[in-house]
Amino acid sequence: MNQDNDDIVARKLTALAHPIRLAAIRQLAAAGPTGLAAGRLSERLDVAPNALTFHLQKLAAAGLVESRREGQFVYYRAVFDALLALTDHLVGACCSEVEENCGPNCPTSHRR
Amino acid sequence: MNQDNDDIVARKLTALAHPIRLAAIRQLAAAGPTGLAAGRLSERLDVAPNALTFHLQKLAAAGLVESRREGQFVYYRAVFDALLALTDHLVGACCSEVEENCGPNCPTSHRR
DNA sequence: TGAATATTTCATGATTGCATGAATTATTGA
DNA sequence: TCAATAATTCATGCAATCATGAAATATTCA
Repeated sequence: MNQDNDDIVARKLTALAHPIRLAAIRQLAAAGPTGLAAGRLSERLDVAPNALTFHLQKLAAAGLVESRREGQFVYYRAVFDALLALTDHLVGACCSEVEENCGPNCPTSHRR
Repeated sequence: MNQDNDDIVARKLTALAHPIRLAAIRQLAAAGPTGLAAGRLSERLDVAPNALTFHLQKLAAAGLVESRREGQFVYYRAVFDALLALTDHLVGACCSEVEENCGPNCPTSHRR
């Protein structure tokens, strides 16, 4: 809504706005709440481990993924709530200044 | 789904991932299908006209906004379909690799 | 045609983001 | 304790992004 919120959302979008990170979060989303070990993700995406760490840290800093250590492995999982919040922020205020119906292309006509 | 698509989506997210552009597209979304003249948007966001053009061009290149000239003015409007497509791409494959129920935090449990 | 408004284009410099390779830390098991 | 695996940290160089100010283009109207 306000400037601060736009900054926060922009930070999250910046975190998502890279092919490797986008592929990573979609793999993690598909893997569900358990998540994936960093090494496994590294193999699936064919990305060097250190490079993957670099990108996962950006996602984590934005609150889009979380990690936990389990023995040798570090598991990452997607934070679904954060992803959904982004969605709403983008189209949530759609057509709020318009009186007439926005037509079928308006997101708010589709939702709920 | 595939690499190419991730690149396209990443490009759109990159276009969104800036406070000015985020504020701009939300103003345009709120304004509905008619959109807003560039100068009016420049005033509302308190951004210099040339700077705004810079950012609007990024959004347009990503297919997130469109423009039309109307006399002296150039109107920009949000492309709602493109915004919705982003949403789906982010959470669409959620938990696809998981058998059991993902719980209330899973986006796919909320949708539809 | 000439002035005023609206918008875009261009040029510059500073900052940030990213890829790569080498080194380091943490954990497990022999 | 030593070796092997998993993951992170660090250092370097390069490319892309952004803010800013000046100049150019398009449109309207007197």
